[in-house]
Amino acid sequence: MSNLLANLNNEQMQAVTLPPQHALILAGAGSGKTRVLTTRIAWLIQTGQVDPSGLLAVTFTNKAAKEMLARLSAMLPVSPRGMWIGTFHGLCNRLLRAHYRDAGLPQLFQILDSGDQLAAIKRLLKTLNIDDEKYPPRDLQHFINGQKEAGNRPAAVEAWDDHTRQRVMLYTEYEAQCQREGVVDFAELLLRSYELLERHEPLRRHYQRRFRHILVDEFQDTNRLQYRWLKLLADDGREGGAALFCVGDDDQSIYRFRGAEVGNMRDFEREFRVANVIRLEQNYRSGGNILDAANAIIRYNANRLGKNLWTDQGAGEPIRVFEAFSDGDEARWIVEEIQSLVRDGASRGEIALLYRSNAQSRVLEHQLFSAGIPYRVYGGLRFFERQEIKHALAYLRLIANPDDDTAFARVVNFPARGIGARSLESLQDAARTFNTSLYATVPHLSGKPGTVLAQFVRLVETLRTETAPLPLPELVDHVLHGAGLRDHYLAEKEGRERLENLDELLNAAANFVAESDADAETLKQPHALLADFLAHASLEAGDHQAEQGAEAVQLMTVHSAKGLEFNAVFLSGLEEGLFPHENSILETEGLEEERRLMYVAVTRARERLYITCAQSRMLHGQTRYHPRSRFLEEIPAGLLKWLAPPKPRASASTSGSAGYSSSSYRANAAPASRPELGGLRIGQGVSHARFGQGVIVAAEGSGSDARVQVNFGPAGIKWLLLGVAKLDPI
DNA sequence: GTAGGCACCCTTTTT
DNA sequence: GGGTGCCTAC
Repeated sequence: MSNLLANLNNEQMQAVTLPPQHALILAGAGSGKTRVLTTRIAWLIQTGQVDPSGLLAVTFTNKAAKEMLARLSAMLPVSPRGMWIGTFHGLCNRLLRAHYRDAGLPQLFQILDSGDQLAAIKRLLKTLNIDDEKYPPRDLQHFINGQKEAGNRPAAVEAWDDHTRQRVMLYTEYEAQCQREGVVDFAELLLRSYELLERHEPLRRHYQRRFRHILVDEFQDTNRLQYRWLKLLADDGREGGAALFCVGDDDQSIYRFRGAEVGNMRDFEREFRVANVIRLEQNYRSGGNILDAANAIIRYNANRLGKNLWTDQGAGEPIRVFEAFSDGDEARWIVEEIQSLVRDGASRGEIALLYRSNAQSRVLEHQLFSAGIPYRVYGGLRFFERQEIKHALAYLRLIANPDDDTAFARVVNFPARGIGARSLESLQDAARTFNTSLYATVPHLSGKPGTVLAQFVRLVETLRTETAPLPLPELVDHVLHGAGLRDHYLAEKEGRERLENLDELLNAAANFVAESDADAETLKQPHALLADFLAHASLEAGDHQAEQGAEAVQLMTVHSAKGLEFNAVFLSGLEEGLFPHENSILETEGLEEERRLMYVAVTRARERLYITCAQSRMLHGQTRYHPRSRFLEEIPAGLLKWLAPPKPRASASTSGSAGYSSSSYRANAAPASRPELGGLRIGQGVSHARFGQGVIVAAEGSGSDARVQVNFGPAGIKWLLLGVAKLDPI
């Protein structure tokens, strides 16, 4: 046990060995957060304070859950079996599977991912004949998820206007459709299991008694419903409930846009009367200059819980800054700098290239590719979201649950079997009349569509019977063949990669069986494991996050870099409108989230941090001119080392030259290529008689063609001709 | 019923 | 600039 606690600093030690009381650990970037969390669990088990089955640990991603489990297994002599560990959604899924009857769900309910959910909503609008211009499916999806995350069923939504009333009606219809089809979306997983616990007292008591310690990672990223779910399980903070141990960093909360609620941290502290608030501020990752920059930036945010990172490792290297003429020059410069780093012995896998939005990766990739530097892009299309995988999964879902209309609609005519939009429409009409699923409606249909559709149903029936006795991997393989997917992609010119992915699906199934701890009883049940596998596929988009540590430069958005660290980090596109993003700069809340994002970005670097920006950039097919990001100005000049400023018509040969101080450089920075804005500049606030107040986000053209793009917030983003529109600076 | 052409739309992302 | 989704022509 002394081993376990060795090398912890005071605060870490304090956090790990707290008595069983509620605690909030404010863990700064690089302060050993994961270590504290896992050591706490190991310590609780090893000192005999709690049996593994009395532990519940919640993480933000599946990857984090796996990592924690791996670390725990290494720390403890015995595997922590019986402990519940996973994401909120994973844990809720587990709960609902175990108590599906009480939750009012079919045993083999399916999970809709975001894409499936959107498709289901579109289908709903179509059957109800709703104008999707007036009710854009995406907005509706957002609305429904938002209501569910607020814990609101349709009846609980306050609607004061017709538009909202109509959306509530659609929410009701959507719920009915999901219930009919036996499917559950992500938000529903949470809400349903919350209601399950809330309404079934014996069940709630059972879990409340069982879990003595609940530990939550990335607490700043939880939403309202997740917090209420925790409160329910922890017995609302009363005596005798579980001890809630929450670890988070309000300064790294970057998911407000999808419902994360930093306020949960304050609420937790208040509602649970948390006596133990421990700050982990010693940083073991970055040099002093980098930390000073991070601290300086985040200080511009109001309403923080307050924290200041420090290190005893010295100042380290200055932050290198480079301003390029164009996005192309910026990319070229970065690539040259990478080459020189690699020449000096740096490992490519330890170099990261970060950007605010995915669209920025293309230019960078282009330059890396031309230079022959291996690189890996994170994000993008995930394995289980690929078209061919979704098709295969849809067949599997139909086998597990024929009433799954989303799956039915996806593959009824794939591969093409002559079932067009018209046949499908009449089927949908009939389904509405009979109030049955598409699948169940087919026998009611007559005529030619009825015949072809009946053939499809027979195909699925055959597949179901034939696969019932098969182990999972063989089952999947059989379906791939039987459904004609293999033949289809075999015939397609570009089908090779898709075939490889289908093979990969077989591997995934085999791995899933190998890792599953399903007992023999479950295995005997036809298709039981199939449902588990499908849930796994929905919940885990697949870590195509590729092999770690390979010798390739790592490209990713700042969001996906959270939790990672690299020896050298290039932070590109530090321009107003891009970072901070133009959609965020009108609201304080939005701007502060951008600033936290910047804070996350800066603290990814261990030794060396580069920040770059470009004076002109191709965006959405047009050249835009952005000034430097305000975040760059928020870093004390003394921490920065400006590298060669761009000369007019500069070629790419600019690497490694003398540092310019930021102030002297700024004095002669105004580039001739900027359009004349008649006294206005990008980032400036303006007011317009009709649209109200806004911010200039872009400009193009010159003379009588000169126009600016202004973000008027609620009034939208407009292009205005300077010669015509009357804009007053504010 | 399907293939190709043309508007249209563009944050961030995990579950 | 590039992907998606709708519409028209076969």
